[in-house]
Amino acid sequence: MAARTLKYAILGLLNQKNMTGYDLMKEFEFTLNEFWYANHSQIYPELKKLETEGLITHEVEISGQVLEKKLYSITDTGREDFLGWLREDQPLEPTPKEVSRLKIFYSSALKPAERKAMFESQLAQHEERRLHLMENQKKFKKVPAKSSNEFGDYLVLLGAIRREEMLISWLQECLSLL
Amino acid sequence: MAARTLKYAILGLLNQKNMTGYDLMKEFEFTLNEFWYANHSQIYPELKKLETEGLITHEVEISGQVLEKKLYSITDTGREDFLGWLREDQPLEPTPKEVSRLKIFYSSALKPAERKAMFESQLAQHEERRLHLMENQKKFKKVPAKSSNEFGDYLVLLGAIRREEMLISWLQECLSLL
DNA sequence: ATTTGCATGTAATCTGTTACATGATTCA
DNA sequence: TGAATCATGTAACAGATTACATGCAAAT
Repeated sequence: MAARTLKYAILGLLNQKNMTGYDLMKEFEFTLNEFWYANHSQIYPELKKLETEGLITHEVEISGQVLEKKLYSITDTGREDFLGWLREDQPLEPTPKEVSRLKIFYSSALKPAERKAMFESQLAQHEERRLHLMENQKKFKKVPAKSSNEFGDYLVLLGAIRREEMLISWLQECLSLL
Repeated sequence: MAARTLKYAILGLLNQKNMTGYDLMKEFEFTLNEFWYANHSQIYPELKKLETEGLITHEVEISGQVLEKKLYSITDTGREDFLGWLREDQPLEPTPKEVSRLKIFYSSALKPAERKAMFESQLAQHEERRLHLMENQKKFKKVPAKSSNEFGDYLVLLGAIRREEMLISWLQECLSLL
């Protein structure tokens, strides 16, 4: 079967610019965080694998006096593979697992006051997260050019904000039914 | 650390009523599907584990002439454990991984026509899914009683519909920016 | 000098999916 | 009598997290 999404997440970033494993880790941490992420312990082995598969290569750079860092770049084969994946029609994914919705599902096992507190706690968390995302959005002075990489950033950030807005209004709706 | 969410998903269902592994599998397939799921290959071993931990027990029932099925029920210890988990304040989870959003993030690597097709394909999938969920909602003649298990069903189904509505309007927003 | 961040790796464990494997019951 | 569904399990593999492990560079 083989889904290997991490493979394509990495190839996609290296298709935008050359990076080290550490840079990739930072991209996952800050930019892609709204829809994908990986720890360095997953990234480094994957980079080795992609290199043996001939999809990426690296050259060593010296930072300071001795510190070696590996700057990775995508190969033509890698780019073709990536674009093939990107063009593939994406079948609807199974709904992502969410512990918070699971707890709501079971919330009738709680006393009314506890239950209300659960919804209010989730609500507060999403309000805060929404504000945080709105802050990030300010970095975009205006909508980036359609063909730029930043446009992708902009769209998914917008999507993350819409998601928080939806969660907030759903949780409010739940509270009003209690 | 130990998250063991499957453990609590199963305990929560057994807290509602006694069930076999097969019944649990069906619940995951139809009811919990909007936010949690598990295959039978994961459920059966987990049931054994929960029994050795003293959180559930089972008795054998005969179906037809010979077919043995194991009807599981939650123990007092299991119920306490479950309620403890349910009461715990749930920290905001990392955003769930979504391949579709990853593809949108990278969509500037495609030609404008291909890109537009990607958004339209995703849009059609979510429109269809939204209709499907609305069909399910019709099973509820009215809002179930707040204290019933069905009320949890109702809230998460509502949440699933809100999620599809959000995705549809976000994708339309993206298309309008292209 | 000390702390924070840069930089790279492996090992152990846990979680989840796909495949393998078997057999009974029910309904058309 | 054949197909669909009920019913239960294991094995192999893939994907992801946490912990272990090391050392340099830059800024205060």
